[in-house]
Amino acid sequence: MAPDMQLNTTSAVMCRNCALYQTARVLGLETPDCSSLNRIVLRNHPVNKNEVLYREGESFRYLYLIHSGSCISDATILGHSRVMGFYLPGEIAGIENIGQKTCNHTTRALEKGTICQLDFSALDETLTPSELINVQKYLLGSAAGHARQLQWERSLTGMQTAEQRVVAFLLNIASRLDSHGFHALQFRLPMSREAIADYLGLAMETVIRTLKSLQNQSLITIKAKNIEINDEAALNTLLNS
Amino acid sequence: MAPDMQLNTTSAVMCRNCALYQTARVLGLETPDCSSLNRIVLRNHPVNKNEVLYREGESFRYLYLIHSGSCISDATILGHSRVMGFYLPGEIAGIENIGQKTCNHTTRALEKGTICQLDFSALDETLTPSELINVQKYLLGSAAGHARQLQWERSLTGMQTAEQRVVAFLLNIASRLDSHGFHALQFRLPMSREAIADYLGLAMETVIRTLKSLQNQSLITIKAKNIEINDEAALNTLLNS
DNA sequence: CGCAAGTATTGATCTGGATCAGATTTACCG
DNA sequence: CGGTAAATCTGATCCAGATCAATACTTGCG
Repeated sequence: MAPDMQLNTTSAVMCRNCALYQTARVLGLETPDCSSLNRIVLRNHPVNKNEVLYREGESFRYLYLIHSGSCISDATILGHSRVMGFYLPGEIAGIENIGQKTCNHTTRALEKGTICQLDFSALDETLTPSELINVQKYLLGSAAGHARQLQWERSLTGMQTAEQRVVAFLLNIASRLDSHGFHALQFRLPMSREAIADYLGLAMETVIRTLKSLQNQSLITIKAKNIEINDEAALNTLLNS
Repeated sequence: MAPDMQLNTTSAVMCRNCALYQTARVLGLETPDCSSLNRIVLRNHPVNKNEVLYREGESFRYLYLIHSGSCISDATILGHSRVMGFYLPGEIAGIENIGQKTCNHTTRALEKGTICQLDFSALDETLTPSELINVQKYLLGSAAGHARQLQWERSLTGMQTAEQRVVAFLLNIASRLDSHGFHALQFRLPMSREAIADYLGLAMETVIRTLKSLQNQSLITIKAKNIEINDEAALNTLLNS
C-alpha cells in the first residue's frame, strides 16, 4: 500500500471546521478552543470501536459532535434493524431526536475516535436569552441541513440501477469529507460491505460486484476498505445517465 | 359512489390541530382564531389546483401551513424532476429551506385549498426575545419531526417488494391524516398514480397492479382516487413479513 | 355535446439484482 | 505469531418488476 494513503476518518477535524466551533462562534465566543462552552459540553471524549453513543428507546438528552472517527446509526423498522446513516467527522448525531422524549436510533462508533457531547437539555438554564436564540438558530439550520441530507438519501429510492446507488454513495461520502477539509478522492470506508448494502437497499453481493465493476472500468481503486476515486467526472456522468 | 364517502383532504383542519394554532400557542396566545399572529401570517389564503407555492431556486422567505387541500413537492435530482413528498392538511411546507438562501424544491397545490403563509424572515424583528425563543423551539421540533418523516421514507429504499412500498405509503397517509383528526380508513389520494410511483421509486404500472392486487385480496377498496382501508391489521402484517 | 389530451389500466416480454451456495481472504485474540 | 471466526468475494439460478405496447377511461374546453 502506498505510504501516503490517508485513512481520513481517523484524522480529527480542525476546530475551525467542527460543528462545535460553529456553535461556539454563534454564542459570540470566538476562541478557537471552545473553552467557554465547557459548562454544557464534554469535549473530545474518546470512544472505542462499537461503543454505543445512544440507544433506541433511551431518553434523549445529548447531541454528539463527531471530532474524529465515525459512527453508524440504525433503527428497528418493521421488526428488524436497518442502517439509517453514517456520521463522519464534523457532523452532528442525534439532532433528529429533538422534540421527542426518547431516541429512535442506536448510534455506535465504527472505529476508535473522539466525540464532543453537548447537553441539549441544559441549554435553556445555562445560556442567556440572546445566546439561546443564537444556538437555537444554529441548531435549526443544522436540523434543516440534516433534512436535506435525508432528502438526498431519499433520492436513492428512485435510482434504477445498483451502479447509480453505489456511485451516489461514494460521491456523497467524498463530498461530505470535502466539506470538512479532508481529501475527498482518497478515503477509507469504515463500515462493512454489509452495512453499505443495507444503507443502500441492496444485497451485499451486489455492492461488492458493483465496486469491482467500477474498478474494472478504472473509475476507482479498491484496497480493502480504502477507496481511491480516479475519475470523478466519469462517476458523475454515470449518475446522470 | 356512497354519499358518505369523505374526500378528506378537501376538508379543513380544525384550528386546534393546525400547525399555526400550535405556533400561536407557544407564543402564549391561547386564542383559537390565531388573530395575534396577523403581523407575520397571511391567513387562509386560497390556492388553486397546480398553483405554485414556491419554486426551486427562488429565494427562501416563507413557511406554508396547509389548512385545506394538499401539495406535492418535487426537486431536480441529477437532471430530471423527482417527487420528493406530499403535504397534507395540518403539515408545514418549506421547513427544510431554513438556513439556505434559496428553496430546493418546487411545491404546488394538488387541488383547491387554503394555506397560511408565515414570514420566516420577519420573525426576528417582529417577536420579543421570549416569543422568539418559543417559536424557534417549536420550529426546531417541527424540523426534527420532518427529519423523522424523511427517515421513515428512507426505509422505503430497503423494502424488497413493491407491495410493501405501496402498503407503507397507504398506511403513512392514513396515519398522517389520523394525527390531524381525519378519518384514516377512508380517504382520497389527490395525486396521480404516476406521482405515487415516482415518490415510491416504482413504475406507474406496478403501483396500479399492486393496488389492484390489494383490492383482490379485499384489503382495500379503490374507487378512482378514493381509497378505503378494509383490513388495516392485515396490511400491517404484510409490511412486517 | 363531442373531440383532444391527459390519465389510468391491462397484457407480454426480458433483464438486473436477490438469493443460495461455496471459496478465499482478512481481522482478531490468546 | 498461528489459529479461528468473521468478513469478503465469486459463481449459478431465478423471479419481481421495468419496459414496451396497446387500449380504455376521464376531464376540460370550444
